[in-house]
Amino acid sequence: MAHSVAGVNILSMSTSPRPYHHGNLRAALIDAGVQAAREGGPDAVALREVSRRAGVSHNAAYRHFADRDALLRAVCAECMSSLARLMEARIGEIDPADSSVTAARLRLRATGTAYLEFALGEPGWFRTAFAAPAGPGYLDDHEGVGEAGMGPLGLLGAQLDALVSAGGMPPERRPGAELVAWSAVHGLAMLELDGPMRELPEEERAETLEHVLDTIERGI
Amino acid sequence: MAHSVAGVNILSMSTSPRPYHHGNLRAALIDAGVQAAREGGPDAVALREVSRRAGVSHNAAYRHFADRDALLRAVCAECMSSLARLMEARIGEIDPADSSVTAARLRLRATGTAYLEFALGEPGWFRTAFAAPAGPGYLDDHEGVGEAGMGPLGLLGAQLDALVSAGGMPPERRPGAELVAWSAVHGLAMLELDGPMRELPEEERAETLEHVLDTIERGI
DNA sequence: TGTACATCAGTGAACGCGCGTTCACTGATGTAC
DNA sequence: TGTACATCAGTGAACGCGCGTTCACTGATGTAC
Repeated sequence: MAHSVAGVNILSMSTSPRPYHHGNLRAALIDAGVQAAREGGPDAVALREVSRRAGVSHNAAYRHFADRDALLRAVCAECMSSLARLMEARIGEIDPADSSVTAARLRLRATGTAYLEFALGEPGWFRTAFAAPAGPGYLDDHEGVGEAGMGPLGLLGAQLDALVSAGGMPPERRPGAELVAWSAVHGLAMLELDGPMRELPEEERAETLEHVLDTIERGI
Repeated sequence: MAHSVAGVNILSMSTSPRPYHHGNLRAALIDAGVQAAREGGPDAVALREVSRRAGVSHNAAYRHFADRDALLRAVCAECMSSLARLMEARIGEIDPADSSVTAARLRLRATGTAYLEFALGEPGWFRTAFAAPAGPGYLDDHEGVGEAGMGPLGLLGAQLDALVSAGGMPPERRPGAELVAWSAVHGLAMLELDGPMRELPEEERAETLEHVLDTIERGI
């Protein structure tokens, strides 16, 4: 959006107010919800707050979402997608042509590193990604997914598959390994956000992450 | 408390109403907060809700806590203590006289098993344990601690120390190992509560826990 | 032993907040004829 | 090409909720003399 400051479109405010029909309010609401989540986590994804951000009356949202949970769910999926996309990007930084064991290991590590980068860099999004309200299915198959159509767990699984193919991991260890690796990295992220580790200085965080990744590599 | 139904003391209601001076309101409020946390997690630890449960006007609490955060903090510490006590209990189930490597390993596993038992069995308490509001220090040295004066992290560290002493773990791997082990188990708990694993059937949960514990044992 | 009084620990009313949700409505759009 | 009308997508007011916090207060306690 051009001519905007702090998300407010100055030009259209003074010259042409938004037309009565928004055009794409559903998407705009999700977008506003994502911004709210970034700043305040899942609790900030409130119908009134989000409608306000979208510049629309607070119950226009009911035309597009059954209730607050439906909106929150959509925002959660978006946050999960962001996580998946960052993971994809960091995995992509290792030369895709390189199919060595070393490269496969680096990609696996990049997966974990990206996870922590996201969690600590965008805690609001990270928390929201895991705040999906209870409902039928967790996130649907095509929700919470990155460019390649895979969610974080899928991406992690793909790196493990590649590691097995490259000969860097015994195939009999493969089943269920993504849950183990995910648990370790997810737990580290949560403890650094909400646990005693939240007061850990930067360099010790990096050390601990390396330590966790090393241990997974050995144990897996 | 005798003569009580659903937490309401019938006898004293009809015959002798609680005296004006409660006697131990601070403790009673923490207790009520712990019950609220059990049912509704940290969000349920509200001054009004907790005062209501303690049978006292909603601002009597200000005599004992500076604000809502101070009460929440006390309740968090209590929840953390519960976790520590369950861990102690499960560790204690392995014959304390047995100082073999096998016993040390079993104690380490019991530590992790207890952690998941607590998280899944008392999700409200578990969430509250990690909901300590930001403040000076995380939890003070004597908060969130079990019988032995150790918190969950301390207990885990003690099992690792014992494993090293018993010869079941190379000493050079010891430093920082508790953070790795804790991360793995904590992440598993969180993912089973809030992540995609929240729909996992019981037996697969058990399997995944074993898998995580096996991997830690190998990797550590 | 009795009493005045400071202190402590409660009460009850009130303020202002943001929330989700519902209601009756109005403005804009597009389609059938 | 023009128009009536159904449908869709918004608005604005209102309800009721629970919350944290503050205020002026009152009841109970214990201590100094």
